[in-house]
Amino acid sequence: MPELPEAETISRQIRDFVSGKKIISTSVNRDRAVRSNNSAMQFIKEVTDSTILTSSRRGKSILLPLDNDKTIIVRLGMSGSLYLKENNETNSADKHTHVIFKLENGDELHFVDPRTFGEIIVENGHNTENFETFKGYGYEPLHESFNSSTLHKLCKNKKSSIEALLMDQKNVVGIGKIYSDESLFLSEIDPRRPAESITKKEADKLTDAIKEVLSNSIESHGTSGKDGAYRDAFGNHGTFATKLNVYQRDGKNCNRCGATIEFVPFQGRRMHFCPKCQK
DNA sequence: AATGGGGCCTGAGAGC
DNA sequence: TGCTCTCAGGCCCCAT
Repeated sequence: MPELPEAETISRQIRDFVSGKKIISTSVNRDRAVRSNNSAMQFIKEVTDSTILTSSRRGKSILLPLDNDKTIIVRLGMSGSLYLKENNETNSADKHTHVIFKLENGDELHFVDPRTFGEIIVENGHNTENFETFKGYGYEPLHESFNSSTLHKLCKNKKSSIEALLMDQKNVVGIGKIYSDESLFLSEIDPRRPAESITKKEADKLTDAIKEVLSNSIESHGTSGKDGAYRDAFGNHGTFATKLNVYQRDGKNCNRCGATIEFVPFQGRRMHFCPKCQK
């Protein structure tokens, strides 16, 4: 499940390969992959023959600003990725390769997404604050503007669980199941607790935990879970799965106290946590 | 306004 | 072995 670290990893990996390169052709194999654009034809027209300036990230999306004052936004959904196919590689597009950008030097950028929750959108301009796609988006958790005071304020009067709050992109962007479970473990907070019950002290710990978990995962090129679905731009697995404490570790022993990690349903989702460490 | 729940979608894994 | 069923998850939309 690509979240912030996975999107950041891919964005960094492709940067040198796409910066300053012109898209000489675009093919869409599955219209659903560009469903928010008027049509696949319109999408192709808007991006082809323009030059990619660089690659960056907002939340769980990868951004490719173009020299025609438009920006390609790649939302990875839950199984999406961007693969870099270098010039000398044979065309290895499979049935889940929905969009292919061919660059002027022969390299290709493939949007692959088996579960098709992801999509590619084109927005006008380069300023993410003006993008309809990101309307209502919250703090970038690795930015200095996200600190314990901002988190504590977000929690105020919120009846829903702290895990639901962290996963809602309107509060903080880029955090999904993996990193909310892991951050709450590190800060010793029960994910089911109402957000409003989080004290300032706990907000301090949780903020540090979020930044630490995300940064460490970026260093490991992200998390490839049990199904191994996630792969980076070079087709490799991320290695953060070996450092997980609770996510997909239900039934195993807690690395800290030895208790059995639980995976229990709560308000329409299931949460991994240590019943002894997390209060 | 805030919150909860259903649906989209496919592949992996469980159960028979 | 091979079929069917359930589940995972981000994110949108709708009901309350």
